[in-house]
Amino acid sequence: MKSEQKPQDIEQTLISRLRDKGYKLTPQRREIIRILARDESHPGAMDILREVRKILPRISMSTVYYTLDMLKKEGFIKELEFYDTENRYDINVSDHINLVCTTCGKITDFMSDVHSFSESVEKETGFRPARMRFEYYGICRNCAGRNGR
Amino acid sequence: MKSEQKPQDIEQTLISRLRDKGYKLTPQRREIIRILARDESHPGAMDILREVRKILPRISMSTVYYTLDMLKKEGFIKELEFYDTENRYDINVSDHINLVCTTCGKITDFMSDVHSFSESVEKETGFRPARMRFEYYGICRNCAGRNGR
DNA sequence: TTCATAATCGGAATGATTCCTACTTATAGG
DNA sequence: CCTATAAGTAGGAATCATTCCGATTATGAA
Repeated sequence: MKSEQKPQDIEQTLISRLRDKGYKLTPQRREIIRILARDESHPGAMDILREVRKILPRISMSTVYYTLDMLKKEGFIKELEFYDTENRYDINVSDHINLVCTTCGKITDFMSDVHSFSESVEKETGFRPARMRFEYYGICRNCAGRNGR
Repeated sequence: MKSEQKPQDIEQTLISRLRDKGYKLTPQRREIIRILARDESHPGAMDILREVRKILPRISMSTVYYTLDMLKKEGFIKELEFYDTENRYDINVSDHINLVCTTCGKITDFMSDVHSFSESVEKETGFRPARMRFEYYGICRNCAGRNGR
């Protein structure tokens, strides 16, 4: 369920990959990356802003969006949109299913071989899948436990 | 791939179900439903407004949203959100995969037994899936053909 | 240390959606 | 057929996440 790598490793890999690509490593970026690597709840832009401001109180929302955009374009994070809440960002870019709890809002990853459909889709329809987005909305174990069953 | 029923049947079923539930059948509603039943491209609210205005030029955006909301709450349509475009509405409420063409923007339905993951998710994580959203983003047959391969 | 330019900041603009209020109309019952 | 009334509609204002813009700042290469 969890990422294979430790947060620190993810963070370091990302930073050196950005350096290689010629991006400037500002304190703002380092902090945003640190949070993305550690926060497993798939934070939104505002969550990230709040969190970064604990360290860098003057960071602006523009910078958060600018950085998220850059990371997205480089394929380091995934952006997810939902029905009734802001976009969320996921550092796990491998194909997986997101389990979205409709009670507490937490999103967890479910790794699995999710490629089984891909082939039959292409064979039957001619549509060529490039990327996917699979989600289940429901009640997580935690929330189910709390309300009896 | 296509719905099992004819557009006219879907339309009539929906209308009589609304009547049974005590909803008023205004011309605006009839027209919105007519479009949803016939338009297989999963139109957005603005598409629907434009289309309805050909018949009812004075219909407002509020009415479109109000009606879509009502249909959504009653479970007659599904609302879909995407990365870079407005919400889209789907009269196919059964579980299926949406194939989103990133070239032309068309969305088609892929019916299939998409419940295979549901059980293992619950077994392995304790998360109880209620509804799902599976999407592939890629190139549809039409667009692939146009560009050589 | 200097410099070019990418990154940051703050605020304004955007655009889909929601909300609000007054007006209109579909339906049920007389 | 008429009327009452609650539901529906229109139009515009408000909201809010996101994008855009111009001015300022600071990273990293020379």
